[in-house]
Amino acid sequence: MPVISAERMQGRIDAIIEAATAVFGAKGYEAASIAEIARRAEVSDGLIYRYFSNKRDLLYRVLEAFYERVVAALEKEAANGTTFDSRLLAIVRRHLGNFVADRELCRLFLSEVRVASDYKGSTIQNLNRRYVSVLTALIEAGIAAGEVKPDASPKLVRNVIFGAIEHIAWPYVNGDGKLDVEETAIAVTNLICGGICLPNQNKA
Amino acid sequence: MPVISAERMQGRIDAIIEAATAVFGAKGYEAASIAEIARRAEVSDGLIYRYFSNKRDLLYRVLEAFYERVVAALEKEAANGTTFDSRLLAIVRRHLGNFVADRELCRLFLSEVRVASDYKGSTIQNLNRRYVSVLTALIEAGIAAGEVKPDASPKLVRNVIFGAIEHIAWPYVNGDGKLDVEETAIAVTNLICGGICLPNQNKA
DNA sequence: GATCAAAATGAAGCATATTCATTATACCGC
DNA sequence: GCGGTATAATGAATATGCTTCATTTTGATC
Repeated sequence: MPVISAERMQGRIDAIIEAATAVFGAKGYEAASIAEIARRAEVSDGLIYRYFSNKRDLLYRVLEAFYERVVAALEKEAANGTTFDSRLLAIVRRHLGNFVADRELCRLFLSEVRVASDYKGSTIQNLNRRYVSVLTALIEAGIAAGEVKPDASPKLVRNVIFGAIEHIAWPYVNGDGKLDVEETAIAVTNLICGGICLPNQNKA
Repeated sequence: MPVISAERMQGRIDAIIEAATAVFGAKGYEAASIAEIARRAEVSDGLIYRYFSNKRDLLYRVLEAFYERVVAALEKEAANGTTFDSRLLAIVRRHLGNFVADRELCRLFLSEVRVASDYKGSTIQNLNRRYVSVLTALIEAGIAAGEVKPDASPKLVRNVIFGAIEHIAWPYVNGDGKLDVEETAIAVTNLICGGICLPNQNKA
């Protein structure tokens, strides 16, 4: 029974994922070649197919490794804070911060994985679900605590917030323009909390 | 000087764009092959490269043709309505409606073009700018008319609205789940107008 | 050392976008 | 009508890059 084999194998897998992270990150999925990733990992082209079923699977495994880190960090973050407002701001700030801290990997996720037809049902979608559920839970807690309107739909609010942030951060993630995390976090949070309309006509 | 040539040429271009629209729409960009598009347009593979510089350019031209229709329709739509609320609702409804009416082309745009690195500066980005400026203009008008908070940033609000809608519509566009246009339009509009927080603590 | 199962190789296979030398077409002056 | 010529059109050849697989190498065990 091989004993060292398992470790060697894992070492190869790690080397390939590390190389793939660098090459995919620098060149994007299409322009990255298996040959270059193999060269960088000091491995033959063929060996990659022993551990990864194809190029796309390799991309997914790269991003799963990344997403696991990010989900863990957000779940930890969400434990802090007192008021709804401060906790919401913290999550928004962290989410925006992820785009800045790992721009290349976020770009890969948004441009290659999230829009792919096989995203549905993937491991990475489950990680995404865990990620966004942090916010859903916060909104539900806010309703329960009387800080959020009781008729607000937690899922709708969550979608609006994540959708808005992604849309705002995308030009930066894609390599154009700046992104001021703190300023953006405050602006989005305030908008979501207070809305844009002046109360002058009908509503109570 | 050729006279009929120009018409023949245009006929070929139209046939190719029509075939490409169908094949790209049905199979997605990657899985679509030039050979199949050529066969469908009753044209040789090589001829496509006389009128389109490459496969990606063909995709762009397909989506430009689509986007021009959609922009024109939204600009017309935006002319109607009286109050800010009703006009906002109309734009949101129309935007959501586009996803339902042209799901395949919207999917192509979101999954292939919008996230591409050469999107910046493209013709289609200019069309997108015209499209979203309709909403920016409405918000500015709302501020001027005293219906919208004077400190709201039109661009931020616009980004939040379009980002939210895109995020909400994406699962449907990508082939999963339903999308109730009217219900979603009202929910998003109300959320943006009124916010989610109960006014009980500090603000005036 | 000998054995053998698993790891590793890299050249061949394959699918497709793209090119380009060649051929067909249609418009022009005569 | 009739060549002449520019342009449209062809499709086989090329190029690129993922994937496979027959073969070789490695290393744990007896």
